[in-house]
Amino acid sequence: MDAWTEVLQDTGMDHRLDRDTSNCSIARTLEIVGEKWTILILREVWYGSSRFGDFERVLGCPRNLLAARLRMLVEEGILATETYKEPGSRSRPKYVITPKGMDLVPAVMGLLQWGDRYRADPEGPAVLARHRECGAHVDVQIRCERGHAVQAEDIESVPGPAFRMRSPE
Amino acid sequence: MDAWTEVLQDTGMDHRLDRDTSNCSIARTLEIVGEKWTILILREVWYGSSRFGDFERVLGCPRNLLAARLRMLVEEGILATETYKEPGSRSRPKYVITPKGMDLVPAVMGLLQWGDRYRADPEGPAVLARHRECGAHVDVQIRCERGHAVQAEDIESVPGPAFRMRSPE
DNA sequence: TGGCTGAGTATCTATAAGTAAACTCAAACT
DNA sequence: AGTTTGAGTTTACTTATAGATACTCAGCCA
Repeated sequence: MDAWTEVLQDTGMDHRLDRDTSNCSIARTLEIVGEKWTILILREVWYGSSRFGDFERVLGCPRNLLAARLRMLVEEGILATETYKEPGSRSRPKYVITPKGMDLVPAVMGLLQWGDRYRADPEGPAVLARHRECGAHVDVQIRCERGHAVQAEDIESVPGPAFRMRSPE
Repeated sequence: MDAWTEVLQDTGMDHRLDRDTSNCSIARTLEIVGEKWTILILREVWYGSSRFGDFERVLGCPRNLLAARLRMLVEEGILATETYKEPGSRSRPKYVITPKGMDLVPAVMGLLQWGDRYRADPEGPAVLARHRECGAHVDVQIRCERGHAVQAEDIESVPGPAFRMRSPE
């Protein structure tokens, strides 16, 4: 009897099909970063952009959407505002990444890596990521707590503390 | 002189702002998995669903969009169709993940991990991922080719073979 | 006082997604 | 021959999101 069968205890429900999917961490993350432009804004922040005009120029995205996305990212604590001042100009806001924002790097590196493998130009990728200290190429890997490298096929999902079934309405 | 300055050779352009972003692997991956429902369909495939009706039931998504997303995922080689046959029924198609699809696992694990950390229920996550062989919890990490664990701040981006600037129009 | 600049707002249109229900289609079963 | 079933397609309508463009606003400078 596996962990799923155990938690259901003969309710006749199917853990795959009658699960409550509203508390899924993937879906909740997508609520934030799944909107158009959001990840691309973060990409530009990682590449060093910080001003409203920078994002507009490099992304070519509509100003109203840019403003809305920046506001949301600040509200969510992924970006924070600081001020900068060019000589001869007044102070203006700029956007910097927070630790919470940096924690999105593995997810975005995963997207980058997949794109590099399957959708890159014939010549190769446009940008390479390397370890600042040793210069070696970096990639994302799945590892277990004991330090083993884990293949995607060797991941097993088990119900967590907030697992619940959909209530029959 | 860094790698960016070198590649620009005094053109007066800014590698951050005048870059050609059309060949970005992140953006190209998002063209596929950034559409609504796509990642959620893949999540259900990983949890064991394979039939049209399964996806419809667990996701509650519109049938026309589900059909469109499944078709796209098959065209892209992320899913493949096979047939199944219930006793007393005719053969029907089902959807299985391909190796190309499995390679999206690290990216999606990254989203899961971030959601578990910042957007989980007070009790904790709904689903836990563990290593089938040893039972230990798994997570995604950034590593360099030499095997060092790399912090997000220690990643350096350098121009790759397909790097180019936006042509001034 | 009037123009300039960066960072937004406001408004309008176009496209995509959500919702709901009817319709198709092929084989299996009655 | 008629019914059932899973896997779709099609149509019609509503709402949400994206995109384009014009406008505002605050401070600096001439």
